[in-house]
Amino acid sequence: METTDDQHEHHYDAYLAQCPCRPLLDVIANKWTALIVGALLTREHRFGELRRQIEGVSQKVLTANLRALERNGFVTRRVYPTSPPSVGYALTDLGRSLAPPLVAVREWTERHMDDVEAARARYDTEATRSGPAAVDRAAEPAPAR
Amino acid sequence: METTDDQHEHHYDAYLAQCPCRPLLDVIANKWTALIVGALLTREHRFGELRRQIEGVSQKVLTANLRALERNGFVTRRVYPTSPPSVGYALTDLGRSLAPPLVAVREWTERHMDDVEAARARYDTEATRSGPAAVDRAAEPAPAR
DNA sequence: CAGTATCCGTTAGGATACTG
DNA sequence: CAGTATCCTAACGGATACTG
Repeated sequence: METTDDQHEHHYDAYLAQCPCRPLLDVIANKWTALIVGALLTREHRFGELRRQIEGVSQKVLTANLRALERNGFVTRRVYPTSPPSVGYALTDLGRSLAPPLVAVREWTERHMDDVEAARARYDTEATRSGPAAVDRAAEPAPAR
Repeated sequence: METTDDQHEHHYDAYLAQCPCRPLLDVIANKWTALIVGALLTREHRFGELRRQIEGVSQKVLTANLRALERNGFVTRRVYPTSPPSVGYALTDLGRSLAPPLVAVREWTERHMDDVEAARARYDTEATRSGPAAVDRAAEPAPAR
């Protein structure tokens, strides 16, 4: 063992390419994960409830993400022998410990949307450029709500 | 202006399919965004510095994400007329306000990697299943670091 | 150094149809 | 209701080559 102490030393570093926490970060720093965990924070939800609350999510995507969250230990899946069958998803203790940062990220997004739109308007107005900024899905067309 | 007060009322809701903050959440709740913002939190970085610090990121991906962060007002891009030219990226005030939640997400990932791996081992061991859990990239093979 | 451009494989994710 | 199974396309993202 090392002679140098490392009390609060993490064993993992997301900045290292081969660190196993890099793929995990990809699962956690994810739009659907943030929305699902945020929804489950209040109480257990049935599949259909989640599907309705998280508007626009397809059952395929919701299922896939719930499975991933379950496998990683953030969510439990309980099948109730009713008829028709219902399935309840709830956060584990691990999932609950993950929720605050994710909720903070989502709330930040909701709270600073105006600032961001102002910044985009500035960026898109300033000449200097010619080509688009890529990565961004949906540059302008988003009127409805 | 409204007669009903709405002091802490958000105008945006990420759970609504058509809310413009949904795409923004996708930009922010993102692996690369978390790593870039986390790196820039300490100080301004040159492009090459970021590229080296965030191991494994390609210049294409790094450039695309930096452009998006710049357009959304999180990052400034300053070109220094040196030879060869160097470019400095730094957080704006807006970006700095976004950093704490993102750093929290990354640190959570680093700190709970062991818990997650234990959960995965449990999940993958328990029978009941047959097919894989999808979504997850890289199920087991990740020895190096 | 800090990009841009191009080719190209892999994956996310929508739509649809079917099952216990 | 809560899935699973396909099909299909749009993007993400790696690799490589070229430029001011």
